[in-house]
Amino acid sequence: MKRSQGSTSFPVEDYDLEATLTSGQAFRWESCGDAWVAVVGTRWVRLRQSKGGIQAETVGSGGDWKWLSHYLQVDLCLKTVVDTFPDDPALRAAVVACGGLRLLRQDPWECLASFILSSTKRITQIRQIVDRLCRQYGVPATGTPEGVSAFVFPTPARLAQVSEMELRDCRMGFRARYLREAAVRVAEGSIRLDQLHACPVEEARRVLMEIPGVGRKIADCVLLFGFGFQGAFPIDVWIANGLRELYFQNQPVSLRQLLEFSADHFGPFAGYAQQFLFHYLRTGR
DNA sequence: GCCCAGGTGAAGC
DNA sequence: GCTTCACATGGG
Repeated sequence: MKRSQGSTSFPVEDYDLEATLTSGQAFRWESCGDAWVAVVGTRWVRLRQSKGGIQAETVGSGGDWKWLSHYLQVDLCLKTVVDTFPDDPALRAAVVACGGLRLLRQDPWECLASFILSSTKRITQIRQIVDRLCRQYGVPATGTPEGVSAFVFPTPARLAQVSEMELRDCRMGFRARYLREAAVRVAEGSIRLDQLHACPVEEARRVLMEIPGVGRKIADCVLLFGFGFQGAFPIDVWIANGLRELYFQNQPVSLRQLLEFSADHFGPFAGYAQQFLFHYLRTGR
């Protein structure tokens, strides 16, 4: 049986697909020749950078691509974001080096779970753990070409049924207890992720940080990459050391001071500034 | 073989 | 409040 192939194209300026998909905000994208392949939500998709934007393919999408345009944030004008940045040498260099870097808008649960798994792991290892988790506990994705298998990120309800020991078989170590607890709380409704969109960012952060294994940094990642709070500014070791070097002459500035600095220096799109700096620090120099 | 990773929580000052 | 340490695992 032959299914109809679905493809579309998003015209968009200033969108560097590779930088965006490899900048440590999402962990499921795989390079496939000149294309990028992943499961977004419940659907398999293949993307290519094209002249005036991004080409997308899936199977049988029915012509509605809202799920993907929202994920990719193709309607956002990057220039208006960059124009809000403070004019300092470090950020200027990062923007020049990483032009077209974007923030994705990911599913909050997948984002939360992925970043719970991220602590003291390299990005390549996070990707491996997430891949094993999806293969083991995710249902098959829709929209896959014939002969391709791909799996949806497992739901909280599914992971809540899985024992800590079973989760450890995905090689996530001590993070298994945290992931399981997060899944249980979301599945049973004691944490309502769907209500956090409407909260002030401080309140949403407080709720996320009630989950064991979720501290300030992971909470800020979820706020930024999952909920779209553009002011959230996750400070990991790269950003912390980068800020100390670029803004404080390598003085031993405390994390608390860095948080205060980031909160009033980078403006309403601080999260974007953070992503530019992160990618710049890791790859751009 | 050693080092360290998009951290967090608990325990010690 | 700040510092130190354990926590699993494996790629470089």
